[in-house]
This record gives sequence, C-alpha cells and structure tokens, in this order.
Amino acid sequence: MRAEVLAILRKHGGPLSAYDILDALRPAHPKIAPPTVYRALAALTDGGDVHRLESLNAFMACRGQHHDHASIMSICDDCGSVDESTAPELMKELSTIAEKFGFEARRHVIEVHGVCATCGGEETSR
Amino acid sequence: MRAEVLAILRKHGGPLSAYDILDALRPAHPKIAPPTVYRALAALTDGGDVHRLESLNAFMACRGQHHDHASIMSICDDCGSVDESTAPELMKELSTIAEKFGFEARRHVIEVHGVCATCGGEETSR
DNA sequence: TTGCGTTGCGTGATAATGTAACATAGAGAG
DNA sequence: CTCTCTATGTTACATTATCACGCAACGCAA
Repeated sequence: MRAEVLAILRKHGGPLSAYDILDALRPAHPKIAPPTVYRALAALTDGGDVHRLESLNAFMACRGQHHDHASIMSICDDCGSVDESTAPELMKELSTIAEKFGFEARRHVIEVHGVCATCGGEETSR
Repeated sequence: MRAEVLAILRKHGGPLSAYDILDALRPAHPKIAPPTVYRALAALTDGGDVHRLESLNAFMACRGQHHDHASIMSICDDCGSVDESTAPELMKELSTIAEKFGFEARRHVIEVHGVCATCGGEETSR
C-alpha cells in the first residue's frame, strides 16, 4: 500500500491531498477508506520518502535521495508548484536559535510561499 | 468582533483552534457560526496581530510589537506551548535561497517542533 | 433627503481533512 | 498448531474550513 501511494505521488510530481490519493487508489481498491491512506502516508513521511506540506494540508514525494535534514519547500501560490531545496547550515542556525531558550528542536517545518519563476514572469530584478 | 477574538487569544496566551475561539465567543454571541470566526482571524492574520500555526491548525496572538518579517514558532510537542522569535537575517537567507530559482518569496512559514526547556529538563518517557 | 457602494456579520448548508475503535488477515517464531 | 506482531479493512465520527446568500449599518455624494 505504501508503495502504491508513493508511486502515485511520484507520478504526479506535485502535492496531492490525502483525498486526492484516496481517489487515485479507488480504481484499484474500490473499498478503500481514509485510514488506509493516512497510515501509508504516516509511514512514508516517517521514512522520509514523502513530505507533508503543512500549509497546504498536502503531501509530496521527496525528490532526490533521502536526507535526514529537513527541506525548504517553496510553494507557488499562483500555479501550485512546489520546489524542494536544502540548506543544512540554515537548519543548524534555526536549531541554535531555538536552543537559546532551552528548546530541543526535532522537526523543522519550513515553507516559503510566493510566486515561482514561471508565474512571476521576468521583471522584479532587485 | 476582531477585537473580541484578539482579546480571547491574548488572554489565553497559547494557540487556540478556530473552534476553541468559537466556543469562547458563544456565551456572548449565542448564534455565532464558523464563518464569523474565520473572517475575524483572516483579518487579524492579515494585519499581523495573529499568527496562524500551520502545523497545528491553530492561531495565536502575536507577541511583542508588530513586525513585517515573519516569526519562528517553536512548538513544544509535549506541553503544547509555543514561543515566538525572530531572525530577520535568517529570513533573508531563506528568501535568497528561493530566489536562486527565480522564486519570489512573500510569506515564510517557519515552525520548529521539539521539546521546550520545561518539558525537556525533566526525564520523561510517557 | 435619497440612493449607492462597501464592509461586516448572520445563517444554513456543506466540503475537506483527519481519527478512534474495533475487526480481520497473514507471516514468522516457537 | 498456536501465539504474537504488523498491516490492513471497516464503520463511524470528529475536526477544520468554506460557499452562497441576505441583511443591516455606515459613509458619502447628488
């Protein structure tokens, strides 16, 4: 089941809601219900194969190889595309900031909303 | 209405769901419905008086003075407390990373889950 | 005054997202 | 075989969020 969910996410490329995935699974599994999908997604996100986009309530296959460190998700509010990038040193800074208050960081959620290159056109040279 | 919602959030101090707020408003407004609360929250988040915690589906009064730049929300997964901090230079870095792909950043969501000083200080394996 | 646009809110319905609780099925160890 | 563990199926429900419509209040200009 996890493999099927992962395949759907990879094939689609972009973010999908749990219920989009549910619909995609229905042809093959007519009787499928939400808990099955959520369980598969939980296992996949735990394993680092899938990211959850908290600000979209959606899920996306992790591109590239598994990394322990979290990713920066750049979300285009215009076309809905999402780009994944990493910046380990930035994560470290972030953890350090939290640690100043005795906070022990375990999971980073970093999502940047904006407009992607395609949608933004070409101006805005800063 | 916005003022009432803001007062409730400030008084509580921590994060509240929209429906928690709804319940808090019910004594004074017996006929209140979800759209009213969501409209007030939308206006308050737009104005920077309230933060939305995307990974909790909750809302929190902004502490300190209004800042244009986004905040880093440190969320304790144990006790639910949330600390707000800022790091403008880190935001800048983050925007810069996104800009490498031609992405124009407009809104940053940065939420760090972990264990706060109070909860982590004591040994607990609940 | 009247008319007009804007804004905020009420109302009812419904959509979208997520979980709890318990039942079932199959693999592997002893 | 039987026990146990894990994954999944199943039913029902809980939580979070939005849509569409209408109305009342306000400011403001003719």
